[in-house]
Amino acid sequence: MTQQQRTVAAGHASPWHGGRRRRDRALKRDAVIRAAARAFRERGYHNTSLDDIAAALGVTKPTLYYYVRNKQDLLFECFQAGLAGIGAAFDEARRSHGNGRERLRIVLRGYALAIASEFGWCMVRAEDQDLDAAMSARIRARKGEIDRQIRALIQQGTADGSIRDCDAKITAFAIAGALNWIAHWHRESEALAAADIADRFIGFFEDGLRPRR
Amino acid sequence: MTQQQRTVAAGHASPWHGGRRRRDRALKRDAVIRAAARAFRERGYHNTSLDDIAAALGVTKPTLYYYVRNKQDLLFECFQAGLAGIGAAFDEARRSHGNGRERLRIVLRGYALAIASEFGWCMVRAEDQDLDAAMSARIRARKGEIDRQIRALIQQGTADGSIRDCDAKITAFAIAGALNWIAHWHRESEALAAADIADRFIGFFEDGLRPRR
DNA sequence: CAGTTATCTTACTCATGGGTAACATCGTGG
DNA sequence: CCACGATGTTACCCATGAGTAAGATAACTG
Repeated sequence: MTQQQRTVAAGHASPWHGGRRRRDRALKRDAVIRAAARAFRERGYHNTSLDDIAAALGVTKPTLYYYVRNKQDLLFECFQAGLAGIGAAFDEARRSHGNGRERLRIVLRGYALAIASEFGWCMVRAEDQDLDAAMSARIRARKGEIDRQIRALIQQGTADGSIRDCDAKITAFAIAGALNWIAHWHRESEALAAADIADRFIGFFEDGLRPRR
Repeated sequence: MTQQQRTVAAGHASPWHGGRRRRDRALKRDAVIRAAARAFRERGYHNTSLDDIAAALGVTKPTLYYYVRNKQDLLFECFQAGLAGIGAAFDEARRSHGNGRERLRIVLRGYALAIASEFGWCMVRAEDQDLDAAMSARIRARKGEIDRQIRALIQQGTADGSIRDCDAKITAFAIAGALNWIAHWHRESEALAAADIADRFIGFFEDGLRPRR
């Protein structure tokens, strides 16, 4: 079985397959990041070598450096890729004219889907420990911003009566923690699809947060 | 500043300090495991070298091998050390004659304290990725057992009416996830003490789980 | 106090893997 | 169709860190 056959068998097309060498930098860079995300999730950041990632794409290690500065950067890009979905969910929530609880639901759904995606593991694990000061500061800033916005939605909900009285800080931590944890156990092969998991978790928290009549 | 002064300044006495070499294998082994747990939590498993751990104790690397088989084993022992607290909480819950919700509270309190302890990070992160098949299987078994017992308490609670109707599996996942997540952000320097955090999280979930009147 | 054992150190080995240099090759625009 | 820039490759360097071997030294034991 060739490398190409193996990669394809895993269900992940590589832009390097198919005879002709093509010039499509953006597409290839994307493929590199996705391959890295999958490998990191599967085996962990430190147990994944750049050779592994390159092999999964049917390419050699130095090629990766043509698309990415270094290994750290790769992890950071995986983080950013996952972030997009969350940003979109916040936008959607802002556009909707629902009450706090409904807006929170929209955000949490996007959040849960992002965490269950191939980038989820990287988003959750990309932290101080493996990154230099600059990158780790950027990540902390982004995560802090998300936390802040979730708290704001919770407070809006308690203000408009759609969420029961609660400590916004603890509530946000608890919900985000529970959702983040999904990245630790969810695999694509799982019985439950990502959307299913998201809905159930959200259902659980919504029931818990709805005010007592 | 000597190594001893540094270690002491960090608030962690080492059995190797204090002139005379003493024979106290159990105590020293314990110190090794605690030092490892702190270092892993601080910098991560892969970013911590055995030299680091040894230095924190004022000792050289080969000495560690006198107390522990290898690095994996060290991580595994950290996991087990943290487990003790959880086991005790389950025992206490069994002895108590409260309803499901009250028993769950006892367990969750012990669980949260264990996660917030110095071993919490290791408990949460000790997984397949960094351990060989045998150890990883043992850890998965222990974690599965905990999950099973938490679900049982939830079901008991819904049966006796102390917990609202809910999917026990999702509920257990959500609660355990939220508590596990504490290990990712809690540090001893934190404004909130561990017991405080535990109580607030439990309060949050209890309010959410209490049945509607 | 002498021999024995537990404990610890110095001084290594060796595999791994991130990163780079220099060269080969493909595609495309003039 | 050819020269030049965009892609990739082979072959390397080198720091790090897990683990070991063999010897030193301190604490017990008789």
